[in-house]
Amino acid sequence: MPAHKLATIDPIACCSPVSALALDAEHAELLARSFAALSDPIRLRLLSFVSSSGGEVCACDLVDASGRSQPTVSHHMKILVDAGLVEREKRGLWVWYRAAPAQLDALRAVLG
Amino acid sequence: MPAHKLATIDPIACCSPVSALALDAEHAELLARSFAALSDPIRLRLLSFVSSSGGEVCACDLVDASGRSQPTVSHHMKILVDAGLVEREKRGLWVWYRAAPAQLDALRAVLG
DNA sequence: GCGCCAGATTGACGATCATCAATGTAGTGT
DNA sequence: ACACTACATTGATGATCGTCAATCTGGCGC
Repeated sequence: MPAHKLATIDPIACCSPVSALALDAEHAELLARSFAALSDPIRLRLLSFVSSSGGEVCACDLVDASGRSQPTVSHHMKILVDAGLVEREKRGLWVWYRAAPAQLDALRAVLG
Repeated sequence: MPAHKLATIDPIACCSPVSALALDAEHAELLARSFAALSDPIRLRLLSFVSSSGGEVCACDLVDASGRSQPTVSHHMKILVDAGLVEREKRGLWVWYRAAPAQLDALRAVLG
């Protein structure tokens, strides 16, 4: 199926001079952690719920809407907050979440 | 620390009528798999190497540049290809990879 | 046919993750 | 003080992931 003719088998013919990977290791590590926060379907749905509700969302609503236990939701929201994708504010007994557009913009920039 | 006055403790005062999560489960599952492909620093570096090299990259270069074993690189590239982020083409003995901008655009759209 | 090569696949290991029950920590009202 | 509530944390379990050595597959040249 190769469309092109193959000259000869020669290792040098394959490999061009190798430069280092474009993304440095520590930067990649940081970005990977942010993308990992989006790699779970429950977290994606939680984020979309917070982000699509315009303003703020109460944590108690997230438990009911996601169908997971309260500790599980708390665990996932902590991951989203640590990744900088969501902001957390405690008012009285309740906790309110807001989307953090800046970090979403940053991740979008990496994909471009 | 609460800046606002709290009216009274009343469960109804907290929770607004709960709508379902904005993102449906199967869609979230699909997107999560794509983001999971970006959740590893090595895969991010491999992708950036392929994507930033303009045209195509030979698999043999990826092994040298990433510092991982050949099976490990093959494993990661398969994940990137399965996620639709990279295209794979075998020519003769060697395999060449290209970035797949369409899927990157799709993921970027989700973050917006 | 045979030998060599690039890359994929298998199998196994340790590490990390998602989940929930149980418990802990603040905050509120009496 | 006390009881109650919303959320966080702990601990444990089963599942998934990243990694590599060993092996397999397909392609080339002889």
